[in-house]
Amino acid sequence: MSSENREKILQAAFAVLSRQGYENTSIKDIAEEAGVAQGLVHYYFKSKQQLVIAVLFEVCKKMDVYTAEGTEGAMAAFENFKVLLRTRPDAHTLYIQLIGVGLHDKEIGAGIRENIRTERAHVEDLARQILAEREADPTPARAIASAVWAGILGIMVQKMVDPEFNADEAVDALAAMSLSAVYSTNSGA
Amino acid sequence: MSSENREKILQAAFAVLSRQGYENTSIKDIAEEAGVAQGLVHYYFKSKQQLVIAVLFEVCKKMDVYTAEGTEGAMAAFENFKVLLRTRPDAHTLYIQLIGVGLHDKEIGAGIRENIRTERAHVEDLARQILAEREADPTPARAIASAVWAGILGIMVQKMVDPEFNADEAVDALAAMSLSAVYSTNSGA
Amino acid sequence: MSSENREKILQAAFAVLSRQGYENTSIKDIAEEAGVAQGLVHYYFKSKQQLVIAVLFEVCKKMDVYTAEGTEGAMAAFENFKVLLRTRPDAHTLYIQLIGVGLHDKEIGAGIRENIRTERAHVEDLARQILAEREADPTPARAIASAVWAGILGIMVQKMVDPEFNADEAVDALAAMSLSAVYSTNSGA
Amino acid sequence: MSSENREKILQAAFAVLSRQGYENTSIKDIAEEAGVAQGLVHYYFKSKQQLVIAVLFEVCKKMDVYTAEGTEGAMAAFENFKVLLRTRPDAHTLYIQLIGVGLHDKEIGAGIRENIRTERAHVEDLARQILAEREADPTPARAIASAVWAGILGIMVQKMVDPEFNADEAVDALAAMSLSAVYSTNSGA
DNA sequence: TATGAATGAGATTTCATTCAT
DNA sequence: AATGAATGAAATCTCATTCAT
Repeated sequence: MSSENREKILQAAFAVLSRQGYENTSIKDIAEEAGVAQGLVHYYFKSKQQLVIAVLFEVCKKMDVYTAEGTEGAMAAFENFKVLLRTRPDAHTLYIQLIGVGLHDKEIGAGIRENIRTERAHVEDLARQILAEREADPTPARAIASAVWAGILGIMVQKMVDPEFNADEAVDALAAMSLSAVYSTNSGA
Repeated sequence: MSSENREKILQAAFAVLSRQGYENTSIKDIAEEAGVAQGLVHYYFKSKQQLVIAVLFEVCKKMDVYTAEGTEGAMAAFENFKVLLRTRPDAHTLYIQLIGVGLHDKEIGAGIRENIRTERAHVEDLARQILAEREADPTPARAIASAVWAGILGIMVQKMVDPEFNADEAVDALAAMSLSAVYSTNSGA
Repeated sequence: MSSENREKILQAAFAVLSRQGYENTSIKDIAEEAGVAQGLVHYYFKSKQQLVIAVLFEVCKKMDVYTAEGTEGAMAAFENFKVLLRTRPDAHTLYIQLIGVGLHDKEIGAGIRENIRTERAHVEDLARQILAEREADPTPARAIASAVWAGILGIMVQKMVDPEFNADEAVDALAAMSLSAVYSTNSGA
Repeated sequence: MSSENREKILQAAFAVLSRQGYENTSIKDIAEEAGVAQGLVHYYFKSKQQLVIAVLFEVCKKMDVYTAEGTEGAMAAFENFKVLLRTRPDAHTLYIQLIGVGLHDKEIGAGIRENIRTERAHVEDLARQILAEREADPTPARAIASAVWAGILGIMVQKMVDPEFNADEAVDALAAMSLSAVYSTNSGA
């Protein structure tokens, strides 16, 4: 009847993990936040690791950015990202932590890697569309996407690490850099 | 006589932490790697946290990039970074982890924050120098530095998470983006 | 309708217990092997202990040896035992384990004790028959049976503990010893 | 200074294990019996298993039986065994349990196997000596030893399982059987 | 009969830290 | 300075058992 509990545990895990941090969070904390017995957490998730991986997917969902396409889509995505930086610090905080954890945890690492590849592919699509708009050589799309997505990640990091960091101006600068990179590319067209 | 032991412990901590990851590393592991008694670690470092903070400084040293100035200095720094990505994965791995840990650990967080601010200031200096070379408005220097340093961080993350990531092309793209941003800015001059 | 499930659970318990060992076996394992819900195990067997006791009876059934009587019956029983050692290692494995468990579990202990007494009584009957064939004093029958049954148990143990143990030659030696004991006894007749 | 504690833990483990049984004994129980902190048990023994293996060696020491040689030595050993059955039920109880546990625990199994092989070899030596005394064919020594040692094990089991079991008469019968087996063998000489 | 979610107690293990020497 | 024994708390995980359906 109530596999709502599974959901409750996931929500609680997300909340506690982003609030307290990965290595300060115990299964007990999560169970208490969820209002269930500790054993139930292991009933639904074989191990702490499995639970965290499940939470990772939740986090990723909460961070999706893309709606439109082409230049317009890119601009919208940058704007969207600025909003997310304000509205979802919990997700970003947890995400950055899991990147760190994933460096020495195979399964979490795989999850993170897949997520990063997917996101970068999104950006690459946009870049390709924009280059196509300009009838420019599509070859640099991948490299540009790598750099742009890097910028996104790095802004996220700086913002989370340092509340005084001016994320909006950084995003705007990144957006400008991205576009001027694309434009200068089309000199080849 | 032997406060070489202090150094041995620091080296060992760096090695073990970057090899095994923050939450899989115990004081015992570090003491064993250093070849000293467990108690000695606490003699030199009041707590595990203090030790990690000390290690953080080591890490930062190992990642410094800047030598020259102006456009030339910027290009050199990018090249330098490409080399570091290959030669110091241990430092980068640990650094990324400590970013994550620092999000919920005041002292480590402060260390990371200071480091990021310092590095960003370096970049901002370079940006300012380049804008000056071009006799352009120096105002955007800060924003550009934020975005460029973000790119550096993000490339580091992607490379550590994903060995197949083509870091060289990403750095080159970032370099190109940075410069074209500066150039397009100076159209206003 | 389906108290076949009771049977399925018993079979599964036997299989899992002999395969994994008493202290590595959980009710959940047994339920899964049986293909039923965990709760059903407790519907048929009040507790884990009760289930194990029920399994004990199964095991004993699978180890019965006796068919004929007198000297002939004894020889047949020894041959039979040699075959069982090859064909039913699962039952023997579990039986030996339950002996160990029974030393600190009243109910299982009682089951084992009864089984051992019964088996020894069988042997004693045979011994008595053989002594009667020889018109010898029946008094030593009990002591001989104790020693012979001990030999049976000990060969079982050695074979299960050590696959390289030559059980056949041990059984033959035991058989020879048993008979020569009986024969030398009848020198008094 | 005080690695007497290691000894205390071993003693306590032996006591608790033989009193309560393998699967009713927790590390906590052992630590309490030893009067030390729970953590100290793991300081000296990496795991419960390692501790039990160490205890196994203690047990084996407490069960050694052999002193003299030849027929005389064999008779002495049987007498010795009768005494041990009365004086060391704790060791025997634990030994039988560990046989059971060893069937599904590689390391304990190896310990038990080695012990059984060693003991059987002792018996075989005695058998060989006795056959030599009689100038009889030494070939059957191994088979006889297997059967005799089986008898020893089986008597131990029966005595531990059933306090009413008349162990003395069983040992005497086993002794008689052993010797008559040897004697009948020498008819071939 | 049968299910499987839920519980709560307890087991093993890890570990930062302390302390006597 | 240095050792390593010792502690005690806490973490993860397991599991027999119960219960609503």
